[in-house]
Amino acid sequence: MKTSIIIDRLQDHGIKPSLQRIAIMEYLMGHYNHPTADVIFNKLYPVIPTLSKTTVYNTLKLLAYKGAISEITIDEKNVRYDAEISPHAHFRCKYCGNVFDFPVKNLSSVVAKEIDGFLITDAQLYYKGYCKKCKTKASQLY
Amino acid sequence: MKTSIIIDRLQDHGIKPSLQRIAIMEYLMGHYNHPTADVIFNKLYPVIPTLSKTTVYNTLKLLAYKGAISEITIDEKNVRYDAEISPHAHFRCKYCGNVFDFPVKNLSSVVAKEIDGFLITDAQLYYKGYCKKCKTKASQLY
DNA sequence: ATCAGATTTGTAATAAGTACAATTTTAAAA
DNA sequence: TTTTAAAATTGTACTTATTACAAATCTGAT
Repeated sequence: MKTSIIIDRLQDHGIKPSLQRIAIMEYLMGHYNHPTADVIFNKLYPVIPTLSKTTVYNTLKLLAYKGAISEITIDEKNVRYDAEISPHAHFRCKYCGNVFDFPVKNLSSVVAKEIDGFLITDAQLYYKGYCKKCKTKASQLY
Repeated sequence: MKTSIIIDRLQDHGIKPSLQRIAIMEYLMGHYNHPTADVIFNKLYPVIPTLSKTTVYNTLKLLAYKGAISEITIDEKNVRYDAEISPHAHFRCKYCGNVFDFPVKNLSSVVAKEIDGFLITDAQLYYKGYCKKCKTKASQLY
């Protein structure tokens, strides 16, 4: 991935590009598997040995706040992050725990900008259940 | 609220009604403000002095697993619970933190039961933004 | 009354995330 | 180039929601 694309994404959202911010944004734009802060830290730490976990947490919060990435709270255990910011849903398998992207045909029809005087800045649609691989395994539990 | 209605809700979902389970279910059916486990514990502890926090956590997990209530993960800090299980969305104000119920016209149109071999058991639609009261307060921050 | 299984309890542990003060980096002014 | 202030990063210590687990209690059938 070209560094200029990553820097553009940061600057388009009013974020000054630093070494750490670029690395975190680059990781997210190269890995659409909804990583947690911890996963990102462990992947980047060998590359940037001075990296601090606090920086990863702070940066992810900043990126999400500025709208450069989105926060996924489908997992009650930890927050996940996603550089794909176009409207789509997420599915989490109750058996293997994996989170999948899910296209939704009519999502824009339910995602309003303002309802009854409430200002909506962000919308997330989450599905839970059993993925293709785990469907049979899970049914054998009962 | 009549106790028989609460016991019915439990039994309809295959849950044996105990004193603690009834109390927790009753609290949720009487308070649709999406309480956390901690809130529920603190409200019930004076009434049931032997109540343990572990029981509250375990019971809420059980009720959610059996489909008697639903788990709301709109707050990245803690899990909230809701006895209203008909399809509706939730809105969380980024300023005051309150979680509101939100009717959604076309929600059923996007909430499929099965997509591409994935079995969907549960769907949640979350909105974030600023509520009516906080909209002006929040805009003064910038 | 007894007994096994289910439920509850209390304590200790885990782990995600945050507060905060110290250090380092950046970039502009002198 | 040196100075300097603001911004960004770091490391440590802390907080807090949630879970693990073993002991105690309750329940309902025999």
